[in-house]
Amino acid sequence: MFQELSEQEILRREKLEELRKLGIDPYPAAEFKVNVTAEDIKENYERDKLNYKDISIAGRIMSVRDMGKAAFALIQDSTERIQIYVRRDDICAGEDKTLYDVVWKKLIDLGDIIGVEGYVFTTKTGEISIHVTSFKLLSKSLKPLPVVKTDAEGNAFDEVSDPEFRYRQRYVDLIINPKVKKTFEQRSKIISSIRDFLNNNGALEVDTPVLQTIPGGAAARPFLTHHNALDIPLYLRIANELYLKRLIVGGFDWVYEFSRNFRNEGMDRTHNPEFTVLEFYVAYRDYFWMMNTTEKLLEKIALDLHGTAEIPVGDKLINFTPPFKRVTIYDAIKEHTGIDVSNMDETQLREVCKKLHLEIDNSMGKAKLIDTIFGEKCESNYIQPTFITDYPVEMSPLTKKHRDKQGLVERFELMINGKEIANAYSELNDPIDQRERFEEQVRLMERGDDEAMFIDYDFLRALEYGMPPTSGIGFGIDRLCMLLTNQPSIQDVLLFPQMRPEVQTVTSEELEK
RNA sequence: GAUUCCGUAGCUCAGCUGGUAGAGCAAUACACUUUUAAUGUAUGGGUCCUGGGUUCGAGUCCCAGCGGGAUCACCA
Repeated sequence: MFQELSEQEILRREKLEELRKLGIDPYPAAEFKVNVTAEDIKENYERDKLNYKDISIAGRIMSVRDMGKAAFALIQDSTERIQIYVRRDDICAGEDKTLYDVVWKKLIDLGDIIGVEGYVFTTKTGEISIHVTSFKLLSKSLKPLPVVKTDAEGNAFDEVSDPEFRYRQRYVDLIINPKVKKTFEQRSKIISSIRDFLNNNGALEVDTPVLQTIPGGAAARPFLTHHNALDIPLYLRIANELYLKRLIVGGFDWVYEFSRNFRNEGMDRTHNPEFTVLEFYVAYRDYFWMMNTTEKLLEKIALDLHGTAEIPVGDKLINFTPPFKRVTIYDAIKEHTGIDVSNMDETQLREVCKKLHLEIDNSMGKAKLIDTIFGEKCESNYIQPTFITDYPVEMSPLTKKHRDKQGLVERFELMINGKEIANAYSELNDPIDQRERFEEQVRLMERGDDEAMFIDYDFLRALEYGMPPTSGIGFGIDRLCMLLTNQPSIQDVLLFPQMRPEVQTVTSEELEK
């Protein structure tokens, strides 16, 4: 990180000294009172000119057009960019023109944060601007900001598009790429829309442990850490499901949590080692109720975010108006392969996979084979929201057996744009059945399935006290955000996506050597 | 993990079959009191990702490494 300073960086450090010599603190402590935002001015000035005669606003200088004894500049606050007009004889009333000739023209740079006072007016060319009567440096920028120019039509020139730069220095990305900022504002809106929905329906937001002694509730490789005082291994959670169900046992009827989960697996366009899942569990409900609720929730999010239930994603238009299509997984496979796998055993399924040229191995059981067929041949076809229902029991160890279909469970996955967005069950609440399912997982583990689940005896104990019939669901929030903000990569909906470190950090262990 | 593409000024990029490194913006200086991708003139700025190799000579060719993207594998 100790790089030599560039020419421009050295210059800006020299300017710091110049400013101090003039008695100007480049990093003043005092509050700067702001009474308006750029957005407010642009939206309301024409209608209500009287209110913008004495304004105070702060922001970052994004461009400067110097015209001799006057200058135009664009400043950007948290809402918008707005033009300011700085005239020498207005900010320097007397003989001394230092403030304009030296401070403004020589010592202020792109990227500096300033506060200005003045009044709003419209220029000859019709742009709403601020006529500055005084300005104050609030923070000096020492690193040159990449310059992105935008013309009247909004076309950007020399836009910083290098993903590495954008993800590593997200703070810069946010400053110079307004669209990026908008995406994250939308993400926040999506989450608060969901929270509103849940709270308005009587749900209780809870927090459950991130550090767990048994990484349960899903099948995935966990991150392992160690607690010194207890001298025990702890895992970062891969899911929070089993804890939320304990709370249903405890007597809450509807609990939810936005859970940051951690999985020690590969990274790509749809996977980050830490990601967010919303799970909620509702007592006395089943998966049919959950489908109806999911439809309502998604429609509400779409309306809150875009004002319409029809949303462009890539080159497609996705419609979130209920009801969504419902297809059993066996019907889905029949539809896209022409093969009825509903009564097949493992050997027959292997034959089918071979016929379809799917790669399989010996550790795969019946459930995984079916899942492979669905994943390869069907999944990508479901562009409009579709519930895929009634999965084989072997692939769903936490799900209640189907009320009248032998060998299946009451489960659905919500597919949108060819990807899984949510996964829901009528929750298994029979403690004996649950114990057997866990034991089956152990057998899978012994067979070589390294993603099979561990047995959580405390969870079994909770079920033995009695859990009401319950339906639960998990939404991949990051993927939902990708969908609703039309972003192709998970990195574009995570403020700080995981990256390999820029510089090799030396650990204490390595230092000892 | 595999394959493939990429890494050149603060930013965006050019640099052919190997011959001492270029443009635009940004920066610096000067001019300009309603401009808007402001304009005009001049100037400075480089570990060509790193390390080896081939060669009289490497930004360019070869090998290895580092970092990133895409595709695939993995991730129910």
